[in-house]
Amino acid sequence: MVNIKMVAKEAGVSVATVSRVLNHPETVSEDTKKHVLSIMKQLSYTPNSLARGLALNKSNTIALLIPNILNPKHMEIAKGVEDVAHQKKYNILLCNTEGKKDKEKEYINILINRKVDGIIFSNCLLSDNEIQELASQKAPVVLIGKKTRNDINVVYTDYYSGAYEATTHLVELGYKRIAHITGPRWQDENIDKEKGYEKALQDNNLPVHKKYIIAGDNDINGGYLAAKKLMRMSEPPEAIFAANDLMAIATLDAARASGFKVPENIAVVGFDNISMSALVEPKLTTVSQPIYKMGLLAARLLFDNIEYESQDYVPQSIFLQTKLKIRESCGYNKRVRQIFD
Amino acid sequence: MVNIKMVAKEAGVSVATVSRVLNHPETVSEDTKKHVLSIMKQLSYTPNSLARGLALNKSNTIALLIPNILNPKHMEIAKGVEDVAHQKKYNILLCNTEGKKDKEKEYINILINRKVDGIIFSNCLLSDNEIQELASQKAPVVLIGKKTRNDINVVYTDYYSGAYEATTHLVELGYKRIAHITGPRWQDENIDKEKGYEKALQDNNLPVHKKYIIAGDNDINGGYLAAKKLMRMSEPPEAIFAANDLMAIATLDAARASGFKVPENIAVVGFDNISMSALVEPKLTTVSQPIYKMGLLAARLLFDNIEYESQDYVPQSIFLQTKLKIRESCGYNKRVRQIFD
DNA sequence: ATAATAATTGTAATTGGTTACAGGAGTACG
DNA sequence: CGTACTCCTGTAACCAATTACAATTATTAT
Repeated sequence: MVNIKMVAKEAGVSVATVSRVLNHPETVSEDTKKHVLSIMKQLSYTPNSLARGLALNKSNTIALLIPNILNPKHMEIAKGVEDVAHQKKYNILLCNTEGKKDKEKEYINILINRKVDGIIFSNCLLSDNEIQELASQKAPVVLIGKKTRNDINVVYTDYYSGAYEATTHLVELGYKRIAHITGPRWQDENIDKEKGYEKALQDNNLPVHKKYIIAGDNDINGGYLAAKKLMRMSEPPEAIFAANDLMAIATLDAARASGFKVPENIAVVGFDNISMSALVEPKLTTVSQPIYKMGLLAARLLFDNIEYESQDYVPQSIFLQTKLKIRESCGYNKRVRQIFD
Repeated sequence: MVNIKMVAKEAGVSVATVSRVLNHPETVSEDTKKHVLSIMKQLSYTPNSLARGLALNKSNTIALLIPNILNPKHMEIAKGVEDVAHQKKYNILLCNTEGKKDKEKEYINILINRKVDGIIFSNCLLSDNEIQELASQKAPVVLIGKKTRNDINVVYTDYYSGAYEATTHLVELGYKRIAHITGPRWQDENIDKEKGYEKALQDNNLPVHKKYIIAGDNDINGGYLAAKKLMRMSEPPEAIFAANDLMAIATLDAARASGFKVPENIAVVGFDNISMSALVEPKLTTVSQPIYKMGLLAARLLFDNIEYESQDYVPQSIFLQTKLKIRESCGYNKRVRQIFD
């Protein structure tokens, strides 16, 4: 492999000059620059990133930690992150934490040793203090979907009001017994969704029954099981609000398996608006959040932080709104007709 | 940040000894080892990966190049790769090539400079010669889903016979006008699928109509458009074989939009068996390939190659079989009843 | 007791870059 | 002509590890 020394020798200059041609071209005379550049091309030289990283204590790498590779939501985030990282000439280390705190911590240690220039967490598991320490001592950090003290960069959606809106929608359609299939409790967003759900019920003078709140774990299987359980009840709910689309889609399937027609016998709302939710039958009514954009914004925040390398960098919180995407799974059209006819 | 020198000084030994404690502990006396280890813990020292990488010309990183982050199939592959990489203490650089050859090439150059220890390509775009050069000069390579000369590691599914089987299934169910929505031509697997489809028709004395072969680009949108086009024909097909599940699911939706009932008016078969295909209505009959396992096997192959660092390493081809997963979208039960009643 | 051998440890070169500092050449100006 | 300045370039230290080789110490055999 050709290195900087060879280029220097071949071009008859010092390695410092070669390095300068690449890093501070304005300090090199036009002639030398052209000459060195041509030698580089001739030898097809490209600098060793590890050496450069060592010298600069910087790796041109950012890490993306996500709890579940297989969830399309996280992949849309990843796409957003990749799009800006690639443009900024950074690479992405993909870390699948499986929602396990020890795996997350293990990854963090590795990442610090690798001198990653920044870390994006989708649904971080660390405590606020741990994150704060990481961000202030080791590397810029951006959190997606976790609330924290406001000295950390965060991209957050208004999960609470999204859930509130979804539940209210069900209430307005006339449903009384509304169940909620939750995501894992260690993700703040799920707590918010649950609160929004309960508040919407209360504001409409509907009782909150604990038996109608069931953990679904955010994956297909968990959602299916939870939905089945709900539908086997002696008094099954008339509507289900699932904390994500994956579970909502699984609920659609569970409904078929249980002999329930959606939305005739049971209404379903999801959360996220993944692309699949517009394809299923019936098309899923869901709370849409700008997932791709969240990844994009998180990455932009991170690079702002990286490039601003200063003590008095001020962390930002970006708070995005959700939007209820009404499709077919709540029987909007039929219900409205009934109500107004 | 504490480095090896500090540990050495604190422990009263040389840096060489400290390094040996980590890398060749058997060459260090028991006492020294314990002492150094305790100092390390006390200072919470962890070696700088960049420096180590520079010295060893190795980064403990592998790269995964995929054409589309958003396709669940590729994410299942990624999961397989991650599972073994993490266990082997390697990290993964995620590279989204978007199916563009220049982006792929750009990434490869970056990866070489970063001294990645190996590269896994899912649906590689490079020519055989380019791959061969890369693999022999730069880094171990494993290809997923591309056929090539057998001096490269490959994990391949029998796309040809998978497509053959799917098409035959449709023929046996009595469908005559069978269409095929293809994936992009630059992916070898899609050529194979098309061939398998055509062969199955020929073997059953059915004509191959070019008008029934439409490009769908492997994504939801392309699949939807292709399916729509098919169903608007004056003589629409009775069955559609889509080159992947994403397009097959989009076809289900297009059918509803066009007033076709699946499978009553039109049958649909997919390819891949992504998890969503068991959830849609009707449940998708599809050619199942062991996607997760392919990622796993590809990673294992890669690490074999990395660890075997020798001239006479013999590349392997792993050839996996598909399995037709019969569900509901072809009307298997109804048809069979008709035929045998 | 002494030589030979084995087990430990240290010195210093090496990996491939970046950059502070020094020095030389060229130009402007008094 | 000498000084001051800018502009360009080179020398060498540095980043944080690994390891060949040398040096030292301990152990064993004679």
